[in-house]
Amino acid sequence: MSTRRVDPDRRERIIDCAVELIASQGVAGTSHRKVAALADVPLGSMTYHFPCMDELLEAAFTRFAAEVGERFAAGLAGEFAGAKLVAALVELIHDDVLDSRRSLVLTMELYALAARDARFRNITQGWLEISARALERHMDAATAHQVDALIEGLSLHRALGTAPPSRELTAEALRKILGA
Amino acid sequence: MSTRRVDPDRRERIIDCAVELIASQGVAGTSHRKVAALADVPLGSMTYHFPCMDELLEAAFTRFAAEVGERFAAGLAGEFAGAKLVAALVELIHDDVLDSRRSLVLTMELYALAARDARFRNITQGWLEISARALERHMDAATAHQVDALIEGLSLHRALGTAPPSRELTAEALRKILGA
Amino acid sequence: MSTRRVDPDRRERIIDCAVELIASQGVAGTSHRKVAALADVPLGSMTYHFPCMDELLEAAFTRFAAEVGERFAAGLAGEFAGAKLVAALVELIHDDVLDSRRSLVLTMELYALAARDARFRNITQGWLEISARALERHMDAATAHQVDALIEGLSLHRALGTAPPSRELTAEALRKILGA
Amino acid sequence: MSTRRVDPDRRERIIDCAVELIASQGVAGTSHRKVAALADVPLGSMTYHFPCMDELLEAAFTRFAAEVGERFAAGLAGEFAGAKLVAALVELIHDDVLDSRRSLVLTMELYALAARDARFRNITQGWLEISARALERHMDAATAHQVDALIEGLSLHRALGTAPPSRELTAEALRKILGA
DNA sequence: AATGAATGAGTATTCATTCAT
DNA sequence: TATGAATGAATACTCATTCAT
Repeated sequence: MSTRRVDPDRRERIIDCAVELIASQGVAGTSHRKVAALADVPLGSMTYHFPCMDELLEAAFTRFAAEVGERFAAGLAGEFAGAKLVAALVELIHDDVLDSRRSLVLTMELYALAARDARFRNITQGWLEISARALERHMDAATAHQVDALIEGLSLHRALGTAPPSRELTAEALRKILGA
Repeated sequence: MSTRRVDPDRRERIIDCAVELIASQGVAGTSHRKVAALADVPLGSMTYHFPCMDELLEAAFTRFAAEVGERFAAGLAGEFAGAKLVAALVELIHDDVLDSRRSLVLTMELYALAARDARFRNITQGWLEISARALERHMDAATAHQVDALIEGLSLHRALGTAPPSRELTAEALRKILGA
Repeated sequence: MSTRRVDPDRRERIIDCAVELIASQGVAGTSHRKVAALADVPLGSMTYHFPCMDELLEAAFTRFAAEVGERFAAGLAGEFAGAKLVAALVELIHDDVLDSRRSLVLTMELYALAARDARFRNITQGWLEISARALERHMDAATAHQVDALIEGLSLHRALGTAPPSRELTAEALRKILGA
Repeated sequence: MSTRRVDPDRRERIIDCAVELIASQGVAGTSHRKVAALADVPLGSMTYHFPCMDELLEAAFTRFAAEVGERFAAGLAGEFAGAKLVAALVELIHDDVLDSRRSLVLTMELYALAARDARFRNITQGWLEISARALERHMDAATAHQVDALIEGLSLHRALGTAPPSRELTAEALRKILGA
């Protein structure tokens, strides 16, 4: 009964479950026990793979950041300019990046950690680098920096404020920044 | 013995201490006990004034949001336009709003809560309303929305990224959005 | 069910139980849980009264040291000299101080802690002061120091070595030191 | 990969590391994991060489006792009597046996185990036999027993009490016991 | 022979909350 | 009204030991 299981991708599963748990309960609601239960793994196994909670959080957010970075880069993959570019960016802001509650929560939890802990700031820094690179394929570095900030701010205020999301207002802001 | 009956602003002190504790330890590191210790108040007194933890957090973040809202409004108090306005906004972004670690941490912790809990989203919504009103004294509502998002994004990326803060780049972005 | 009990000398009972647990299982075998069970007290109550394990250990060993010090002083209470004094000291060595396994274990556990931790060295130091005072009622300070050391060494070697205890050998050693 | 097959004195290294760990953290702070880390040996290797913790402790203390016994015997190696003998013994007490914190801690930890467990009492008994033999080269058995006890008691009280160490007082006590 | 992975029992400690006084 | 004491559930983490490979 309850024999030792051979379970080679247990580590990966733990990370995935941690991400989902953070998305649904926040970092504060995430514990070894809950992740273990979700991943169907004995409690003792948790600290074998992740000696301390911080390491698990780091792994989880690193995975999430990679995921989001890829989606972001994918949304900007092709070659386009002018109105096409604006449309692609509007799409990213309104449909992808912070659209789902899941992404919003994960992002905010990561930012909260990063605000206090350099370890997690490494993750946000890497993430920002990646979006900068993706944007720079379509514009100069200074403009990319501005566009990235605009995307962040609009997404955030859409999620945490009362103003109804307006694609037109977003597009207009982007056009001004892009000088398009 | 050890009666501490006369302590009229105990409630206020508790809230202030909660804010400072959140700033230094995050919401996760804030507990009845620690706030009680910091405020030099008996533990039993905590749940007397704030029946449950959430109420305390709500009071703390409401206070913080009011504080920041006031600072923001103050920075935009006078009458100015054009270059003067841009300069005032640059100042807000680079010196005030999220400049200190304290404000950054508190803001991110609040956003993380707001992302999951409508109760705290009320606070961020009120805060965004106030900044919108402050900005609208100097520009139309749509532009105000865009400027506010830009301020948020630039502040955040400055705090959580690697790019060195550049007042010039900030000013340029604002000029584009303002059409100045 | 399991209503909150009024239990005024709970703290004292916890200390007593800790002493007995250390005597039977050693410091290593003593835990919050075991003491709580022995004292018939909920686990959460332990850290209420003793915020950390060290404080409990300190209280326990302080109590034990006081106990032993009193027994020691009592054994040397009257007025006697010469053969009477030697007899009283022999009695202390062979019957009282470290005679029982209980006292031996507790003493050794305390010494082991004191060897590494100044906090517990305070306890042994106080204890040695008390025995010095008790002995000095019957002899000068230098002799008292020597007698005390002899008592310690003989008791220890009796408990941890193979030589059969010999009251005569003990008495002879004391006579030499006392110059009697 | 990462095969570390050729490591002939691994067993010895493990024992040495265990001794040092006990000296610095006590028996309570010594675990398979920590010894493995210190000895740079895989965790699984620990229980391969020492099926259970007690065996490792036994090996460690046996080694320590041998070490101390040798130092003791060496200090009494030559042929001397009278003042020379007293001087040699004073030297042993004040410089060697329990002088270093390391030796004191290890000795007290061993005594604490021996007080409860016959297995470790074997070690202390052997140790006492060896010092008895070393002393008996210079005096009769009864005196040797007394001197040994005196050495133990003086060393201990010097380490755990407040009285400043006094070589003269030690010498005086030895002269009385030796009848010199 | 040797070891990386696993595991369940255990640790001290913290906690929000309750309640008798 | 205020609070010291109490409490049970939870926390992260450590551990000795086992076992498949």
